[in-house]
Amino acid sequence: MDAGRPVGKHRVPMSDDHRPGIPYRFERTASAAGIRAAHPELAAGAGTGEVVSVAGRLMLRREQGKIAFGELRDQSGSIQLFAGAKWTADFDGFVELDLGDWIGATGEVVATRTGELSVRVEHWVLLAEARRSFGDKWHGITDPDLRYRQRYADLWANEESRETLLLRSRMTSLTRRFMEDRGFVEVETPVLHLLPGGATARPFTTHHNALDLDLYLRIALELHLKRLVVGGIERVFEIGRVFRNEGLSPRHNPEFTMLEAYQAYADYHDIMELVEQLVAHLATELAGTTTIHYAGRTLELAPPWRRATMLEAVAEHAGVEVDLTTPVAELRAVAAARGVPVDDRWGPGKLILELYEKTTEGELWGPVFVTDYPKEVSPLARDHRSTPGMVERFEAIVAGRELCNAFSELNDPDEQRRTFEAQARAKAAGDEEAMPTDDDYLRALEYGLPPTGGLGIGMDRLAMLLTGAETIRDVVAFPTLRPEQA
RNA sequence: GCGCCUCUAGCUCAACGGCAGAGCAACGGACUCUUAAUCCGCAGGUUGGGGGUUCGAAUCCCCCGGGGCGCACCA
Repeated sequence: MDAGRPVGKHRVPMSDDHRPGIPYRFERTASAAGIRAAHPELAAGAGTGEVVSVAGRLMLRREQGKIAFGELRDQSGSIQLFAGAKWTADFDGFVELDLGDWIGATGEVVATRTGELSVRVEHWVLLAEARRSFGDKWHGITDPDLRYRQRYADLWANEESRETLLLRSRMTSLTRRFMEDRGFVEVETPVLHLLPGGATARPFTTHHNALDLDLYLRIALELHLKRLVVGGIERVFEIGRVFRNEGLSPRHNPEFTMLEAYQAYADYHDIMELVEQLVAHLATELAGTTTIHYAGRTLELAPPWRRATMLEAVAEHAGVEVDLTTPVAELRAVAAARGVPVDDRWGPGKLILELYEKTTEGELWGPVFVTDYPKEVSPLARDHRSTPGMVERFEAIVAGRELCNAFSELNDPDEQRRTFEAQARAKAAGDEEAMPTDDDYLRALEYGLPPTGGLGIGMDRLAMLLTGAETIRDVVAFPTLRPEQA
């Protein structure tokens, strides 16, 4: 479990009287990637006259008597260090460095006799010693437990871990710019909620001492963002952490990141266009193409994506034509025939949703917008303009998974009150996840919410898609794990 | 929460009822152009923890703990 006790006898911690002279700062003048970019084709054996200072971790070392080579890795990449007894100050000390030690080194950029771009070390300084080793220099660290618990070691030992983290960062940054370019304003709304609203999920609870008040960690951003639209912020978004007190799996972490966006005067058709453009843009910027590979299959993300109603999708994959007028007894029989467990309290809407989720969603490789959900399971979405009992809601399904959830927002306070009341009845009947009535939100709607299209995207799952990760733990720097010592 | 799989040296892995091993790292040494450098030498273990079966257990059984996958819940 423990990757590396202190190893090697000089790894014994020194007494305070004998601390090595670790400087407080180091003036770095070049990065590994910067040096490579500046000298793409330096001839073997050539010098440049350019003296640089680099810093990073010593990842490999090859000694050869009076000379030695090292691989210095910084955030940008790696560069070879070339040291020799004739020109390197404290050459013996350089040779005694351990793999993993942080050092700073100064010298001329040269190409060795074999053509490897290098820094010919004249001076070097120890910046931090690695008292623990980073594992096998060829195999790295593969034990998933160790990788997730000690991400700091994983990031050095495994290139893919670092690339994934950096790609996710660029994805978030590109998303912000994409939204801002379309006039969306980024805001921050409370994490501590009086009521766990905006989604159906079990919340985490916490307590504020001074107010002696039980609070919930948010399960969605939705209701506060729509309050801001009421307040006149016509295009608003937030990229924020939400928390759901549910099981862990390769696709679920208890805290995850949502992008939610609300656009006044727009409907769910406008939001579909926004989603397909955003995802295609990210793929193009990050992967260089909209044709990406995931789980051994190909995904074409270029717009326009297919649109299919939930009932059409169910008809295709479950092989059964149903709708909201189908008798409940018949829907139960259809579900039973396909091994979908049902609850006596469910109405036709919930039965159809379950049928869809259990028989169809996982089969959709996509990308596809599955549209028009039953009102019964969509308390915050607006009635469909032409199909009774349905709402204007869609989910984008990519690789068999929900990537986003969006709708034409319900903006009629009276209708919203009725759907909250229906939720309250469901809760009274035993549905733990039913949404509580939020009176302040109703009051906001009474001030007037214009026609608005809204969107929620799971950024972790988007990152999985764009990095090829098959588990959410690979795109979360520090995934939730059981404590190390039970 | 349930089921299946898994845990051996710091790391990556062998041994699968009969003497716990290798490579890398570490430690000592050789080597003036290496690329996972090479070579010589030396050390490294409560086989996740506990209990049981057996002449003998890393190996078989039971309990506990960590992890992975699936189910349930969900995004």
